[in-house]
Amino acid sequence: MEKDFFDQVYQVVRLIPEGRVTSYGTIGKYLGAPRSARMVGWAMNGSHRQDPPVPAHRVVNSQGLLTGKIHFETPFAMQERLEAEGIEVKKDKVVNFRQLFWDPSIELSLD
DNA sequence: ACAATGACTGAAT
DNA sequence: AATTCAGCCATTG
Repeated sequence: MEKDFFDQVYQVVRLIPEGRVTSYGTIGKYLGAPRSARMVGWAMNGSHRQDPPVPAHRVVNSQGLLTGKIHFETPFAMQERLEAEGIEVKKDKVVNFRQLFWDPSIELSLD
């Protein structure tokens, strides 16, 4: 079972600063799989059992919707964690998503 | 091997 | 801005 791709996804997600969010497609694109956004989400399915904690709650879809909250311990745990980091969540979607958006291909390049 | 599924995305309506 | 449609791709039945 190769999980190289998974590990890369987990690492990128762990690089997301608090109070910031990113999308599955962005991560996939950063890893060279811009058309495999679904695979990224599928990879996140096993993120909860990783020894190093993976802030999956900082990963949302391109619309800023908390589509993956249902896979958390509880459907509302994701929103609570985001709010705990200062991120406003309204009706399952991140407020000011565009401002809070974190793009590794940009943020990591600026040093 | 075929069909269905999904933590998605972008375009069209 | 919200909803729908079609495309994508690895996993699973």
